[in-house]
Amino acid sequence: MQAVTQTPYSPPGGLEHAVRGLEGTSLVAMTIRDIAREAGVSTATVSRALRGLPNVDPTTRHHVMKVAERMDYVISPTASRLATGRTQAIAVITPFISRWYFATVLSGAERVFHEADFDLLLFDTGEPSEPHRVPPHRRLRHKADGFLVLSLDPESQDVVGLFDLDLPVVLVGTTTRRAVTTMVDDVAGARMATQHLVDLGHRDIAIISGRVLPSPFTPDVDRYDGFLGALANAGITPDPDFLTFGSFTVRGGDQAMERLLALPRRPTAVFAISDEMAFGAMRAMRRHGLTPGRDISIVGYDGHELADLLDLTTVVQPVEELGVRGAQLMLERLLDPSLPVRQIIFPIELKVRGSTGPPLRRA
Amino acid sequence: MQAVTQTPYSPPGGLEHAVRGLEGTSLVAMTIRDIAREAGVSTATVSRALRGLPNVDPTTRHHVMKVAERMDYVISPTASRLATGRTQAIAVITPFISRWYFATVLSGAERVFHEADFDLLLFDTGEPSEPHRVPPHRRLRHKADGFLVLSLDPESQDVVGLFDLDLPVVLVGTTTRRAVTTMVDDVAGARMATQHLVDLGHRDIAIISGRVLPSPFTPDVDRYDGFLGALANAGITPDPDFLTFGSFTVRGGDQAMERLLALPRRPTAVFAISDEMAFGAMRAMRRHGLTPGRDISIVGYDGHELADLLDLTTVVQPVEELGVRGAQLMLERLLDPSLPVRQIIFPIELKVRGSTGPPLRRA
DNA sequence: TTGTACGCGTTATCAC
DNA sequence: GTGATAACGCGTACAA
Repeated sequence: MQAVTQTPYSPPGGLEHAVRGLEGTSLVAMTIRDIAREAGVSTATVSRALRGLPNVDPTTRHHVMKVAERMDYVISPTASRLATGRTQAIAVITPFISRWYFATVLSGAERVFHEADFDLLLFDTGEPSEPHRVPPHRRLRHKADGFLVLSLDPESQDVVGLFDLDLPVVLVGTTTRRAVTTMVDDVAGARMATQHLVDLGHRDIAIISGRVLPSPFTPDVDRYDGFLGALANAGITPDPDFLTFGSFTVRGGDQAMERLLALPRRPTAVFAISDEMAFGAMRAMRRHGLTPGRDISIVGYDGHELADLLDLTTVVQPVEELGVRGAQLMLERLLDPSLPVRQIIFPIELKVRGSTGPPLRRA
Repeated sequence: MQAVTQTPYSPPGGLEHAVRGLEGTSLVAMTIRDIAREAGVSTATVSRALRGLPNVDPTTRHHVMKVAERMDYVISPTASRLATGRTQAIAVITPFISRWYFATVLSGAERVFHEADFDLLLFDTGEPSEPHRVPPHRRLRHKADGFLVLSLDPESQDVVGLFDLDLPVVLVGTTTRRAVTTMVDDVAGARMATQHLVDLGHRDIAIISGRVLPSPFTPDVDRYDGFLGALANAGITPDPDFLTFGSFTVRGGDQAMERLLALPRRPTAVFAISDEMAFGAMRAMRRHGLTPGRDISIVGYDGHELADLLDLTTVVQPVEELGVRGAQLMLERLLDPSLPVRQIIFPIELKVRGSTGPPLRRA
């Protein structure tokens, strides 16, 4: 895509003016000493008054707050950090920020942290395989009071490294009982989805997973487990050709489906471990003139807000809720770091729609 | 949704153990002095060596780096901030993190900042109307070296307040020539979308906008402008009933369409100013047994990755690109704050699909 | 209830 | 090329 650069624009006293309005008034580095002097008290009193600590005369406090407000003074968080050792920030570590699931979890967590007056440091893990990448625990050292980690394997180096920092770590969307987590039972969810296909009569069932196993992402591992479990339960031997990967993206799901459709023996049903990959698969099917639920069945995972419109059968999980609750667990542990490890497990539900049906009888 | 709390789990020497592996070694607050002592040099030299400054003997530097690595030492960013006055962080200010457009822009910007070793502070504006909300420029004071602002009105108090902080501000997705921005011509885009409907023969054209005007979001303002422009151009008087709002969400678009369908005289075509609202509108139409492009035409805006699958006519903009370029502009200005105001304008394109067609002849 | 003074871990300025 | 040391702006004993 070609971008066009415009020549600078000299505003006729518009924004450029409005924007510089307060210039020269108070932008010159206000410190706590300035406020102390102006209010006729010590810096200690200013500090106490502004932070709402007890043992401050109401009159004094009121006065100090007035002065601070008038001079538009805000405590330097940096200096506070250095003095207290706390950052008032939480790092959220996630793969694929732009995927619906992660953006939605993030949104829920952000609201909670924001309300609690914590800053949110966003960290995308990027490609875990990249050679010179700096692991999150190195990059985030001394930058946050806790880590909210989405969908990463608790045993991976990245996560273990975070635990070593000795700060609260909360995992979201990870099927483990060994750490603080908010999660759904991904293995059970995948089993449910696959069982649904089996119940409809399918035996040639393919899966579109995310990353090649062993993957650093738990959904890959757990949902594949559930998939295999349901197959085994039905006495079906998994076909190696039916294991594909779609990087959790629409386009990836599309390409994975293309590969499946190119097989000499096509599957009659497909389980995509994310709704977005399922959407991609549906797109590929449509290109080939195939109708989901009639020619080939497809079931997704997430409960994407568009699954309804696209008539996709899917395993619905409370996505935003996972983020909200995860953030709350974080705040809780910030107050009392000695809280025991625990898990909040949310229920999931298979929502059956038109994208799944009995297998087409072979000609 | 009801959550189930599990009782704590005592791992049999699993993660809990692996996780505490390094305990007792070096977790006790390493400072630059410890490294200096261990390396037999001054703190000044350690600082210089580790930051790659010139005027350090290569041998000394190598030695210091070895020691630092061995002791797993990382400079305290907090102390650096206090000493330098720089934070090495950029705040990204956005409404609606979980919407596809914003998550995608964010994703692009994150990658750029991450690679440049800047932290990303995520700030969701939330409901601008909330009474006790703290404006971004107050909450983010002294916390970032610059602000990347998505889709907010440059003249709004929030944005003006940020400019007053006298740090680089880059706007993304805002049609203005008064500040540093990456943008598309939203007015032209909306005009293009509406003109397309007019060209097909529609005259009863509704719009699903985001927030009630005057909205703090520029897409609302600019795209409505373009819409009105195209109507005026065709000699069509806008019907007040045809102006609806969908909060930029799928559900909101759905509800807006419901209101339109409840009108005594229905529109024959609808322009939704975001694809997600268009999707919602399509959902409502389907519930009513209506087919997009035949019974009612609908055109969206964004170029959502699912517009293709849903056969939605839409105005395609380079979303991730806007974020990437915006972040780059930010870094550029960090190096040279005196750079002149400029705009990067990206081209847009109307992608015609099946959701638009000629109006149904009235019975 | 309030004030004094030291420490938090760096960077930067100056000598050497 | 290297070292000593004064900021940076706040929190917090401790004393008053």
